[in-house]
Amino acid sequence: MQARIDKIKQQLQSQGYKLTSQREATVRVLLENEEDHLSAEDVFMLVKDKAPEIGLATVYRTLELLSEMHVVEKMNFGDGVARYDLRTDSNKHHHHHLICIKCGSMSEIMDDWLGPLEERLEKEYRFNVLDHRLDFQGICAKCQAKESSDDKS
Amino acid sequence: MQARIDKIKQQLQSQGYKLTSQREATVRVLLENEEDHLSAEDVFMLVKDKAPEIGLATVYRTLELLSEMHVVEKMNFGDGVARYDLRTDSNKHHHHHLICIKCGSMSEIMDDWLGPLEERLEKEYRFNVLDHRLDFQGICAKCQAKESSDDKS
DNA sequence: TTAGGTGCAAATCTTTTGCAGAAAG
DNA sequence: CTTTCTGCAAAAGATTTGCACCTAA
Repeated sequence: MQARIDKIKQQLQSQGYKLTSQREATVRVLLENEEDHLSAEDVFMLVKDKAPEIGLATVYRTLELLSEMHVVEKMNFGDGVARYDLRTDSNKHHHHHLICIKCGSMSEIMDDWLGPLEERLEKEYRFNVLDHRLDFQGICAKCQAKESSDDKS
Repeated sequence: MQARIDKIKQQLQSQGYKLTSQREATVRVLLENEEDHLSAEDVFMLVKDKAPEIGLATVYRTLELLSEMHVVEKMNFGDGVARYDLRTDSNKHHHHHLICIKCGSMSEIMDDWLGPLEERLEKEYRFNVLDHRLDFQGICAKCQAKESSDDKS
């Protein structure tokens, strides 16, 4: 984990930015919650445990900075808040989301199904793909079960 | 065009909703701007030409309603505003977006490349897909050209 | 007639910004 | 030292909501 922080520190410094204690605490929170898709508010609450004096604005500024540096990915699931994911060491964010419109649950598929599509895109549209985002909306298995039992009542 | 409005009217009425003049004006604006991805504010300004007394809140409520009825699709490109697209008569919204991170331009691919993936999803994950959203982020042909000329300077 | 709709203004919620003081290199 | 950061509070936007008055069916 220290190795990843050092790497981020170097990235920041190469652009003239500093790795302050607040920024380090923020990065640690992201590292410790890599599986989640934290909102700025989520990150703020978690960082407060490590650095109680931190302000929400600093968290926003840090996330924005990390996003510009491509250290985190800023995402939007349409629920009114931006969510942030640390990028993996491999440079791309190869997973897709299944979002249930009934219960709001979100699960992930870790496969990347889009490799061939991206190649086609670069060829046919001359578009240099840096990242993609594939979300499916629908009804999860649990809610399908619930729906059919509701129908009976 | 009248046919599509009548159809939407029926859909609304089947759920106990009314097609008021404000709602009709809103739908007409969406029909007349099918190629764009209008924000609520955009729609509001356009609807005002037809129905000057309309309020922004009504536009939001109408778009929300139409979204729930799957008449429009609510989208989010990460620029802080929700955008709304009328769905085509075919029940799914089969196109993908290419978003340039340099200039912010957005273009569309009208093909649907995901049919087989959706089938696999229903089988492997028992997830009933109603819609999907596929966005690619990267650098458009124009900005690639600009970048390489900038490098020279 | 009456449930559903509307406009307005106020309220909410997320995110951004101005500023004076603090700290990293 | 000097440039970058930070916390705070205020501001800015987008969207939602309460309410008293309308209106489509």
